[in-house]
Order: sequence, then structure tokens, then C-alpha cells
Amino acid sequence: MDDFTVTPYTVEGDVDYDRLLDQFGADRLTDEQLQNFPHPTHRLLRRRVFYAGRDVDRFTAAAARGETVSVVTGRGPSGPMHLGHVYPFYFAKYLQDELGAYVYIPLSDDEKYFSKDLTFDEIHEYTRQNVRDILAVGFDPERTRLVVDTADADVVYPVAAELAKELTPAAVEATYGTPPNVGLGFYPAVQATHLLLPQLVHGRHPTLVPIAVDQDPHVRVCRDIAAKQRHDVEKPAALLSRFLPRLGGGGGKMSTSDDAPGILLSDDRETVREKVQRHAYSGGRDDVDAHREHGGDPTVDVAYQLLAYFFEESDETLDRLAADYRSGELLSGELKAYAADRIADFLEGHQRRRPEGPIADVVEPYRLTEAERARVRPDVFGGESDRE
RNA sequence: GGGGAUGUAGUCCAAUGGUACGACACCUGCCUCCAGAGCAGGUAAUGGCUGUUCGAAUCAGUCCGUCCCCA
Repeated sequence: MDDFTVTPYTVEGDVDYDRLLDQFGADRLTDEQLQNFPHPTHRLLRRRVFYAGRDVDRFTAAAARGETVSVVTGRGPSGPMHLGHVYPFYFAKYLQDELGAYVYIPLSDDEKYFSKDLTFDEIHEYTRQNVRDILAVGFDPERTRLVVDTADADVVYPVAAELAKELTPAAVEATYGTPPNVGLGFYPAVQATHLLLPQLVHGRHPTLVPIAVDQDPHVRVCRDIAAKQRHDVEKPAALLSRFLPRLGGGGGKMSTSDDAPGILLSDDRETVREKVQRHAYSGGRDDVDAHREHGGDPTVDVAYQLLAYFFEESDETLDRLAADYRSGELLSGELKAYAADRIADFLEGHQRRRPEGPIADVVEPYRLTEAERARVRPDVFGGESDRE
């Protein structure tokens, strides 16, 4: 009946988040686990946008003891970034601010080349744009590293090669389906490299991977490899989120490649207002009289959902909006206007922080240093074992 | 390397030499507080080149892409 598909390459239909956990074998976040995160607890946790995980406790326990922890959350640079892409990065910043976590951000340009009909020139243009948007989040350059697969291949490839030997085609096929080309068949090894990289650079420690549930297979594959590798690493922990609702409603995720237009990080206030007003599915009634009498349904109202997921910081305001909407006092158009303004407020801040200037200068403080690379990369010609 | 199949709009697909069909998606209008639903309208395609023909999506040649079998 409620047919849906969730894989790293496809999200379709009305997603049943509970059934997904059964399918994937992840655990729903308990109230207690929630309390183990730094206070005040981030609203993405409080409101159960991040609603499940694997091995979260080891991460929070280590963090509570003040030990080294890291966060990995990435980006596939196949287009401009929209609202649905950005909240994991703001969550990562919260963990960095509160825990001093290292934040590693892999950009999988190779994977997008393998899976999309795009040239590397196009992908790299998006990569540069996306980097500016990611850095607009405000990460600490001392503790944040952007890793671009093809640009940092000196580090990524040797590790991926080691891990790839542990990965059978059958395992890849079982997890992702038959790869359409050998590049994608190899890519899970690269993905696993991303998740282990903080430990390879900084030594064994717990890593948390906050991502949308469709990316969970990557974590599972990596955990399998980490378990059998002689690398001294812990299995990365996962923190899994629901999808930010699409403007059109339904259960899928916001997308730029899809039909429903998403709200881009570059949209100005007028554009946001127009997109929300014209496209957001509402929980309102058919006309004003019916709405005043019976009230609206915030649980299906996309404007309300966007506020609840991320864009309204105040729990009190959120509760009041829901109550007023249900009572019929608040009309759909009014709720949309409010939501659009909160989103536009957020975007204005984001756009103001977006770094200008030559991209090489902008990204430099966030690239792996030579010393960090040397810790990971084998030194083929630097050794002395070539004696006759 | 050999053999076979296939290529039509964003997607799926029809048309055996004669106006390129339809669906979904998208856009516009009506209706709605808004969106959706509903109704009315609209945009959009024959992989490239050459040839045969009055006329080619259709036949031939060639190139390109994709898939399958064999090596």
C-alpha cells in the first residue's frame, strides 16, 4: 500500500520512517540518548528530525568525558544547494561549537560524475559554489577539513584501495544494487574512506555521521569494513534524519532534480515568499469559512513543517502557531507568509556569511595540511628499503 | 575482437514511406485565504551526418551512445 523506496540513489513515495528502521536495522533515538547531547539540545534533535542512529552512545559518552570526537557529513556537488542540504552542516557546527569536534566534509565529485549526466567541469563549478555555502555555516578552520575526492586523491585513493580489497562485489550489489559502471562499484570504498579519515588523521576516536536516512547504507558498509580492517579505528556512529519536506508535500525529500522546485540557498526574500506561497502544500481548508470553523492541520502543512524542522527556533512560537492553526484563527496564507519570512531571515544570515574572493584562498584554511596528509598517505619513495 | 538489440519531449511510450499519438511531469488561466484537488488551455521530441524517394521516425550507409550474448 504505502509504497516507498529509500536508497542513496532514489527516494520515492510516502516514507514510513519507522518501517525504514526495521529495514535498515537502526535504532530509534531514546529520550535518554537525546539528553546525552550538549545542552541546550539542538532543535533538530529536540524535534526528532534526527530520529534514529547506530552506536550514538559511545560518541556522546566520549564527548562528555572531553575526549576527541569527530563528525563527518558530506555533499555530492551535483547542483546548487537548497534548504534540504544545509541543515546537517548547521548541526555539525553545533557539535563543533559544543564539543570541539573535528568536522570532516567530503565532497564526492567523482561519485556525481559516475552517477549523473554531468561533466567534471560542471561538477567542479558546483563544487566551488557548494564550498562557499558550506563555509557560510561558520566552521572553525582549525578543526574543519573539506576533502574533495579528485583534488585530495593523494590521501583518499591509497586508503580507498586498502578498503576496497575488503569489499566484495556481492556486498556492494546487496547494498546498492548492480552498479551501472565500475566507478560506482568502487565508490563505496571511497565513501568508507571519508568516514574513517578523521580517525586516520587524528588517531582512534568516536566519529558521528549525521545524515539523512537515505545515506545510511554508506555507513553500514563502512562499519562492516571497519570491523574487519587491521586499521586501528572504531566503527563510525550514525545519526539519521528525516527528509526536509518537499514544497509539494508527500513523503519524499526536497530535490532540485525533481519536479517540485526547492528553495535554494541563493534565493532572496521575494523568491522565497513566492515559492512558499505558490508551491507549498497546505493543511488548510477549502475556503476561509471552512477553515475558520474547522481549523487547519499543521502535520501535513509544509510551511508549518519547515518551521518545525528547522526554521523556527522558539518552541513556544511553534506551539502557538500550531494551536492557532488548528483553531482556525491562523489562515494558511498567513502561516505561509510567516514561514517564508523565517526562512528568508535564515537565508539572509547565511548569504551574508558566504565567503567572497578567490576560491583557492577561501578553501585553503580548510584543506588537509601537509602534515595531516603525511600521516595518512604512504610514502612510496621516501623509505630506505631500496638498497641492493 | 565477433554477433545481436536498441536510440522519439524532463520521464514512459505510439506511429511498417504520407499532418509524429498518448500519459505523467512542467507552465498559464479559472476556482481557493494559500497550496492541493477539480476544470480549461499551453510549452516541449524522432542521437549525428550522408544517401534512396515527390515525400523518411520508418529504407540504406556511416558515426556516436546504451544494453545483451560470445571471445
